[in-house]
Parts: sequence; structure tokens; C-alpha cells
Amino acid sequence: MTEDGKQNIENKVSNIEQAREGKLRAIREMGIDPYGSRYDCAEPAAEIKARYKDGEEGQKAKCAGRIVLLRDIGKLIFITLRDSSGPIQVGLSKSLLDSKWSFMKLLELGDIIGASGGLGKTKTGEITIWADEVVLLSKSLMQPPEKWHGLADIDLRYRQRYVDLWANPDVMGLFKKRSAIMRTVREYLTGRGFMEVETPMMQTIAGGAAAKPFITHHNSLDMDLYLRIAPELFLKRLLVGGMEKVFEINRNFRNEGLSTRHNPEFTMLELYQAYADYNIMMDLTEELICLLVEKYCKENKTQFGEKSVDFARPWKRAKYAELLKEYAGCDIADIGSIRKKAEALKINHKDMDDAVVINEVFEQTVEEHLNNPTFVIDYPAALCPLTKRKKDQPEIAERFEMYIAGMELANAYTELNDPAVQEENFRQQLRGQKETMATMDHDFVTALRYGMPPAGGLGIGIDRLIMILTGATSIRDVVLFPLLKPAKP
RNA sequence: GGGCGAUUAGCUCAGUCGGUAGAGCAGCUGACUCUUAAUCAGCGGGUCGCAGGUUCGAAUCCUGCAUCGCCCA
Repeated sequence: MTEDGKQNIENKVSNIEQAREGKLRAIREMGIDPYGSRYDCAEPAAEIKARYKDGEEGQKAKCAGRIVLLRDIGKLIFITLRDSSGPIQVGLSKSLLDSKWSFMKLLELGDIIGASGGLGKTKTGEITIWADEVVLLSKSLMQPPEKWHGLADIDLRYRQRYVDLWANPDVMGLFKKRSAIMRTVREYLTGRGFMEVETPMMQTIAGGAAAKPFITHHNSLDMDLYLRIAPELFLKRLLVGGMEKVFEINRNFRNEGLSTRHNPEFTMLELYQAYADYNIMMDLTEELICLLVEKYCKENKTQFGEKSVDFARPWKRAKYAELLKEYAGCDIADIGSIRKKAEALKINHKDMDDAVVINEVFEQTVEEHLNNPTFVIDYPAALCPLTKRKKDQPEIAERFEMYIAGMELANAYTELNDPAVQEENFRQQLRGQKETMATMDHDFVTALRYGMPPAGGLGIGIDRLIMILTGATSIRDVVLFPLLKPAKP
């Protein structure tokens, strides 16, 4: 960097940061590299603490992490060092580190160090590494957040998640839990013979769901592509190809508003099982989520904001029409009364097809009441262009959505495998629907013409599932880097 | 898109009726070999989100904008 460049940066930083720059220079002048390198054989802090036994003081211990608290008592410095397993106290005493003492005095909050020495306890009983060697692994030039309250500003927490994660241990804990949950999901599915696959994120036709896609452009082909709104149509092509149990856990992108339940990119689990149907998908959903609840929640319950959710089995299974009757007071066959209800709900239903009105009324009257896990089954077929219809009731589709805490978590159906019906459904456009699931995909119809086994398919919104399992009421709390507008124009 | 709220020191927050900006933590100086948000003494630190307006005078009142949050669509 040029001298001018340096000058410009230094003019911008605060006095506090200038003090840190000063320490950086001082450390360099001592001939010490402030950005150390590889540090071998460090042990997780939690394991060091766990293996400590009274009466066996002096055993060697070595760990690395960030200085999150520092208490300087003069010729004795106590450091609370935190690595990804948790905190451990490191004691620096002048008698052990005399030749390096002026360097030790330059350590400050936020620095990443490695320390090794004998394990022991202080007079107050804290397990402590009495360091005889300390290495600076990375100098921190930024002021850490307030040590007691951590980083509380929600905006800053999302924008600077890298600070949030170490300043707020609960946040780290949540994302560790998310990772563990995902591991369990994969173990469960692969244990049952499912194969994990990856299908295109960039698609020429955005199908498989009702949502607005993001559009991007391929330069050398000079054509627009869509970021996928669902992997469904590709996963079903794999059934045609002979894969019998497949799943994909990956991002979907939907170009819609942001809310506590919606992030434009979100993680979806979709799985397909040949020769199954939606009843099997229901059992699988219940079993998988109950396994997760058992493993990651207390007493088969979670607290979600004001709501308490009870996962006791068997979960309620209720027909769409029955719920509409119960909460909207409308008979699904009586479109007159449903339009009347829509009127009362201030739904602009004039230009909507019947099925669309019914669903609007359903969403506004029923969903909020579905607190404990509930399978809503047997949807109006008009709303489900990719779903097989009931043999004896062609107006009903073999589909369920599963709700918890008033939030849609899963969506599944007996997959439609009749190419003629599929092609016809792709042509049916419902009036009044903001987005449609029925986008013509000729190649998908061709695939079905080769023959797709009857199958059950299931989608689970992973971010929402994590919200339920962790009690986080905003999707932004379970997504590491949620989409935000730029802070400065 | 609409309504409500927030935005003040690096961080967490006070700021009365409109009268020149406050605390704790962090920082700096000093003391301290068993601290646990260490303590004690002293010092420095502000584009009160941005832009206008009202006023003798605005962090405070008004308007617009920005970002975030909550609720609604």
C-alpha cells in the first residue's frame, strides 16, 4: 500500500483503532509476527476442562482461540480464551513468562492466540492453563462488542455475523445445532436407502412450485436462466431414470417479500420414493421430525414465541374440507357461501377461480389455528397440477401440507405419473392465482411418457424446521447470512 | 405496498418542558501475582442515521429519505 493510502485509512479509523494499530506496530518491532501460522495439536477447550482431574495438576495442555475477557492484575493476567467448544481460562504469570512479559502486556480483547502450559486450578477453583508459551495467531484491529451485553443491535448482528457468532455464544450454539440437525436428517434418510443428489439451480423453465423466480443471464449462450424455485421436476426425472429413493437438500430461490418466515433463498429438503404414496410420506415426515424433536428438544415440546408446540404422536390428520368447515364455517361444495366469506375477509375474489378463492379463505381462516403438528390432507385437485388424484374422487388430490405453529412446514403428494393428465394440467391456468405451478415443461412430459413409477414426494422447509426446533421466531436467526439491503446507499 | 417503533461515543443504553451531550463497558495513564463482567485513581473519546424546515436556540418539534424491527397485505 502507498503511504497516501495508509494515511487515508488512518484518518478514517477511530482513536481506539489507532491504539490497536499502535500495538500491532509494537509487536512487529519486537520481531513477532502478529499474524501467526499453523498451530498444531491444540485441544478443544471443553475437552481440556473435561479431562482435568484434581490431584493431577501440571499436565500439559494446549489450546487456541479468541481472547474474550482479559483481567490484568499487574504481574498476573487472566485470559478467558474461547474456541468453538467454549471458554477456558489461561493464566499468564510474570514468573513463567518473564522474558516475554512486555509482549504479554500487549495482548488485548479480540486477539487470537495459542497457549500451552500446565493445567491447574486457581485458588477460586477455576480450571486454568498456566501458560509457559503464548503465540499470537492473529492480531485484532477492531474493537470487540461490549463484553456483557454482546452485540445486540439486530441489524449489526446480521450484517456482521462473524462478530455475532463469537460475541454471542447462543448464536454459535444455534448454528451448531442446525448443523447437527442436518447431519441427523441425512443419516436418517441415507439409513433408509435414500441417495443424496444435486439437481440444477439454474433452470430454463422455473417449475415445480408456485412462485416468482429470480432471473439471471448466461452471457455466452445469451439467454436468460431462472434460479430454481423447486427441484421437483428434476428429481422426478431421476425416478424415471431408475433412482428409487432420492433426496436433495439445497437452496431454492423465490422472488417475493421478506418476512420473519420468508428469506428469498431458503433451504429445502425434497425427497421422492418410488412405489410409495402420500400416506407413506406422512409416516416418514412424522417419524423424521419426531426423531429430531426427541434428539434436540426437551420433553417432546418446543416453545415458539408465545406458542407451545406438543409433538405427541400420532399427529392430527384432518381433511382440507373439514378444516374449512370448522374454521371458516363453509362447505367446500357451497361456493356461494365461500365467496360470501371471502367478501367478509376483504378478499378481492371477483376475478378468481373457485379453487383460488377457496384456498385464500383457507389460508386466512384455518392456518393460524394449526398449532400442534397437523397434516392437512386431500386438497382440491385444481390447486395441485403435479399431484395424482383420488381414484374415486377426481376433484381431490392426494396431497398434504403439514403445519406447526401456524406455519407451513411440509408439502407432499402422491406424484402424478400420467403424462396425458400432466400435460393437460400444465395447460390449465387458474384465474386469480398470483403465481402458478402449471408452467409447461415438455421435456418433463416426455420423461413421464417413458414411464415414471408411482411415487410419493415430500418437501420440508428446512429453515422453518430449524426455527421450530430451536424456538427462533425469525428465519433470519437461523440463516447465517440473511439477505439485507445495503446499509449505505 | 401500508401502519407502528427504533436509529445518540467502538459496544450497551440514558437524555426531563426545545436552552451548548451523559453513564457503564471498551480505550489511554498509573497501582496490583489468584482474577471471574477483577478492582481502585485519573484522562481522552460525539456528523445525536441523512437532508431540509420551524425557532433567538433542535438529539428533542415538523417534513422527506435511508436502514432495521414488529404487525398487516
